[in-house]
Amino acid sequence: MAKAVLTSKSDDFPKWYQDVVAKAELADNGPVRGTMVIRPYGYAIWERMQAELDRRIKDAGAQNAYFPLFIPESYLRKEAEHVEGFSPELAVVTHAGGKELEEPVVVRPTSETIINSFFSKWVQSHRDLPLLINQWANVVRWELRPRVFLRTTEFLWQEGHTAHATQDDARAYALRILHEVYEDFAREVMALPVLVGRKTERERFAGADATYTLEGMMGDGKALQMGTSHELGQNFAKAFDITFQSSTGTTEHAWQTSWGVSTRLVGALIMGHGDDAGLRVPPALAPVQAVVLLVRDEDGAGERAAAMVAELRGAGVRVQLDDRLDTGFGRRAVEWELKGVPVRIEVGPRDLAAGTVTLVRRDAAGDKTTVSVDGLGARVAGLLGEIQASLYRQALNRREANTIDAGGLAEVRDAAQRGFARVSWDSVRDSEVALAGDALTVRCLQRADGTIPSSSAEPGLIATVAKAY
RNA sequence: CGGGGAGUGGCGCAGUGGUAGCGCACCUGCUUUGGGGGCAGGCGGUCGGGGGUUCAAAUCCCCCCUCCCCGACCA
Repeated sequence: MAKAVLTSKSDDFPKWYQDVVAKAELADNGPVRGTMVIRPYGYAIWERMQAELDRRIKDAGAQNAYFPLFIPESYLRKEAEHVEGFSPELAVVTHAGGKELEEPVVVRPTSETIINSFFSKWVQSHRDLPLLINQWANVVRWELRPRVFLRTTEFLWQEGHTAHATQDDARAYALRILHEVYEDFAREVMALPVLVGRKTERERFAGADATYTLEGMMGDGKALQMGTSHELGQNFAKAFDITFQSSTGTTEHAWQTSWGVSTRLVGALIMGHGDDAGLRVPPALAPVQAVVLLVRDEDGAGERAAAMVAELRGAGVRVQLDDRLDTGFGRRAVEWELKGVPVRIEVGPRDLAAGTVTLVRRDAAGDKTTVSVDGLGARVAGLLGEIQASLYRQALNRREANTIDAGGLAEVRDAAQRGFARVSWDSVRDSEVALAGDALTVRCLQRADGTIPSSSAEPGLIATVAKAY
């Protein structure tokens, strides 16, 4: 039987997480506290995330652009709440070129200020609106307690910034991104169910009028904010003088949104689907969907394996051949398991003599089946769809099993030790500070039917309370 | 910033004044290959840094640095 390769999830969840990051070769810690080196396999996953998100972002009409890493410190100060929210975690460059700078420059913690300073130039007429811009970039927020992927001092993300002629248009766009880009990506690609709701005043983004969020439940019952979309109102438009002439000739301030998801999603992947054997990557996301594992190259097995790889590739499967015969079979099997590749196809002389291969699906540990080599491409393609659905179902079942309707504060505190506590917003509205004392936060507000409230003052709202990353 | 730990080979650790060790990893060879296989032989260390005590310091004393864990802010 296999030796334990990882710390068990139930023994020590944080240790398990670190083990998975190391053994699946996702990332290493960087030399500066809070920084990370994203290794090729981890980066391949991020590239897949980028590709799926980028397509959806463009489908929503936004275009990519790039703005500078360095921002004049004075820009940050222009929006009072914004600078207050970010100043504790800013990295500021005071010296460069061998001398002290006249004005310090900030390493961007987010790009609202610099992007909006250009929106101010670009927006003159209502015909310039809506202006829909996205940027893929790194940002820096000096973190006191970093954790790889989840909370790092430097991380990679996309940040969208838009300007609209009306509040309704801006609000509709913020929600469109939330549902059509982020929620769709989370469910369809990452196979993770998410609560989509509104942040409380306490939790919303510094400088926003409203923040919408996606909250996932991780394997230990804690919540992870997987993305946010903000209605910025006219706050930045006023601070940066983004005005336009309307069709009736009046001068108006633009209405804005911003929205982002980050490499934190890799952390969501690990903690949302991982098990005691390592990572489990949903097929729609996986850089490698299937691996053909050559057991021994006898009786033409090597050639047959290569042919299978070609057939699978032809069937649209992202497939890799593992013919490293100088490494033991068990070791290689464990490696692919750690990396969470959805399907493993084991090929050896024993199989080929019988005209079969051995299929192993990663979503159901130890589930090996023997199938005919005929029609392998179609079979595997179908299996990938099943695994995608199965991983979503497993994550949803876990969330439902760990979500409890709570009546009052005491029940909330109890339920939130294991998962999500759902409670009427009215009964905890005045208790957010008290809950914070127990490391609990209101993750989001939703209507009873799960839709998003237009204000936290709506009657009958449901608050989801949990511990969070 | 407050409280608690730890710095010894790539990783994880043992070593309480007397020749720096173990496991894993790595390299070589043989043997195995259907779940991290076996045997044999190897490479690799200014014991976080500086100062002090001593015939002798990884070990005792002083100073400094770094990292990790727990609390207040955050995608």
